[in-house]
Amino acid sequence: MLQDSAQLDLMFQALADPARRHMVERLSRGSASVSQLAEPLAMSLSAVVQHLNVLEASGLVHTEKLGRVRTCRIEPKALRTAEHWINERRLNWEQRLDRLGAFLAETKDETEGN
Amino acid sequence: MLQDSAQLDLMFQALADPARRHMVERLSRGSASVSQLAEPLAMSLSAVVQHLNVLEASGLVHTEKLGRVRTCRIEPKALRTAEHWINERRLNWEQRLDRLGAFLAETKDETEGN
DNA sequence: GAAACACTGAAGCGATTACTTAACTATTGC
DNA sequence: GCAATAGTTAAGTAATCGCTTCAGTGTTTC
Repeated sequence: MLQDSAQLDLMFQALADPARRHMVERLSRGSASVSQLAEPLAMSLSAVVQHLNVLEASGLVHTEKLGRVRTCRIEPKALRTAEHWINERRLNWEQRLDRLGAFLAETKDETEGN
Repeated sequence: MLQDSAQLDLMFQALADPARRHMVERLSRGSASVSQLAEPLAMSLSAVVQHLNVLEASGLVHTEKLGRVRTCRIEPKALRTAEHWINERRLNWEQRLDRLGAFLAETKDETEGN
């Protein structure tokens, strides 16, 4: 696990493509083979494999080959990492706004002599 | 607001670059001018402006120009949209796993004659 | 063991990205 | 009004992306 900036690069890059998000969406409803992932997508199987490799390299998806079938599933820990990065920044900003609001309210009270 | 797949494309694409995440990180600690965003980054001001345009097009950052200074701030609603997409997929998968676990436990009980 | 199946890998190609430099436009301070 | 400041815009370039086709490689099925 890289766990650093490069890992986030790979994860967000992976999620930036609609075909790949479609695949994640599908996998969130249960494991699937490469062919099953490819079925609703308007592109060659080869293209799907390439997308899948991007997803796997990012850590968002784990795959395992049994016989001739590669079964794919979501890696929720990786999803949580991406989610967490965004959440931290958003909360940081929102808390800053809250503190500013509180400060302004307080200052106003004092100005009014309360 | 696009609110569709194209919007998510733009947001995740925007977050996929370390320089742009650095800028979002900086902005989560308070508004900043273009020059302030550029200061810690090892690239031309021009490059920073281009990154900023990507962030603004994605909706993650809002900017406003007063005089010659462009002030930038985070758009928490957009961050929440990206966060929400990931969260939904992860929860969906985790709940599936939970239900499967419950089903297996129940089946085991019945097999054991409880 | 031949045929069908489920992928896999390499090469190629047009579009997009992440920069650079250089020339430019407003605004502000003196 | 002249210089410094803050940012913008355009053009160019090397690298990467998202495909395609085509020629494989193992695996099952009959």
